[in-house]
Parts: sequence; structure tokens; C-alpha cells
Amino acid sequence: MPEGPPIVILKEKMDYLKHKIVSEASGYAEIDMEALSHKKILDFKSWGKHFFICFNDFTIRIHFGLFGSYQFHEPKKVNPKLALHFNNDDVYFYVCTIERIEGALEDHYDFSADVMSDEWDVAKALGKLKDLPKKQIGDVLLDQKIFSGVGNIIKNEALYRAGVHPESLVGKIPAAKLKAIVKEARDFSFDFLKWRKVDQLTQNLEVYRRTETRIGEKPVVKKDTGKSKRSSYFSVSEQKLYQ
DNA sequence: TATAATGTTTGAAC
DNA sequence: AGTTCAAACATTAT
Repeated sequence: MPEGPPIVILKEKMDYLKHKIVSEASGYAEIDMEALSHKKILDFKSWGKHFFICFNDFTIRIHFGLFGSYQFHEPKKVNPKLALHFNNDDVYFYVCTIERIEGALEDHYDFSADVMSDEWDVAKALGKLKDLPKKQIGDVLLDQKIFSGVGNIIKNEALYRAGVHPESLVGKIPAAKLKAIVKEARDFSFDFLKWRKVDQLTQNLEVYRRTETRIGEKPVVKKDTGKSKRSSYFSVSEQKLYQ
């Protein structure tokens, strides 16, 4: 479920429930379920990996973490964290964090940091990178304050496309390469979205989890890198290490 | 069947 | 005070 693109897909799938009235809310999330009853959903929004259900004066935030899922119409066998009931329909959310946010979303989130947003701001992202010269680019790409929505798949694929090694230090990467990374973080996210919609994502990944299948071609190395110690997949021959 | 994985927060330990 | 680490949440694909 995680990275930004599947959240955009969820938002699109939820669209038919926009302007509908919640008849009842249930689940084991620690929010006031009563507060959702008989309330009209004004909109669905997203910021990176966060999904928002917007009501008049508050918003419900859902984050799916690593294992979260959702289902329309019929419940799964396990207990939902949140279930929204409508007149003739239901939506269920599982293994996610649910929080209530008061007031305007814009006061809590900077949408120009969301790589999939219309408001995505390349110059702002580059400016933030400038302040982190000693960080590894692999770590920085996972920083949601800079690249909201980027997860480990997008990180690895964007770095491969840009030809930069994940352990490269931000301050040592040439400006043109940094620009390429920022561009690919967004471009790959939209390819991710396109491929996921037709269930063709894994076939199109060039390095992520490709250590076995690429034997005989350019070998892909897997290594836990940086402070985050997340798995990086990269080609030593095609991705330059700047340090 | 065992393992690893698209994520993040929290709090203890150093 | 800063960091580093494990734990916690719990599921699914391979």
C-alpha cells in the first residue's frame, strides 16, 4: 500500500464517495467515531503517503505504514481499524494509523513537498538539499519533509535512472545530477502510478529486488545503506558514487 | 514454511 | 543533548 502512487490510486477509487454522508463509523481506531456520524465527506486528499478524508471542520488522516490495506463493499475477516458505512455501501481500512486533524489541512502540510502534487516545487526541494551536504542521497530521498511520497522503491529506481549511487553525499553530487534525481523522483512516481494501475509495476522495476533476475546482465547489488539502513539496490557500473 | 518487505513512531540505552 | 537501537504495529508475497 505504502508509497505515494498507491495513495493517489486510493484517492481516485474513493472519489465516488465524495459528498456522500457517513451514516455510521466503526472500528478500533482511537478516535471519536460518533463525530463522523451523519457528516458529509467534503473531499479526499493526499500528501505523500498520507490519505485524508475531509469533513467540514476536521480531517481524518490515514497512514498505511508497511502492511495497511483497504477494501470496498465487503469486510475482510479481520477487524477493521476504521469502517465507514454509507446508505448502501461500506469502506474498510486495516492495519493503519488513524488520526483526527483539526482545522485546515494547509496549516499542517506543505503540499509543495509532495512529489505527486500539482504544487510540487523543484526549487524548494533543491534548496532543502543544499542544507544537507553531508547526508547520503539515499537517506535524503526518504525524508518525507523533502520528498513526501517517496518510498524505498521510488528511491532506488530514481537513483538508478539518474545514475547516482545511493551512498553518494548530497554536497558532492554535481548540480545537474541533483536536478536529475529530483526530476526522476517525480517522473518515476508517475510511471509507478501508471504501471500499478495495470498491475505491471514489478515487471518494470529495473533495480528494486532485481539482484537475482539481473544476473548475466549488469549485476544489481543489494546493500543496507545510510542512517536509515534501508535496502538499496543499485548497479555499481551504472551508478556513480560521489564522495 | 521461513523470510523479507513499499513505513513510521516511540522510548530505552548509550 | 544528541545518537542509535530495538520494539511496536501486524500482513502478504515469494
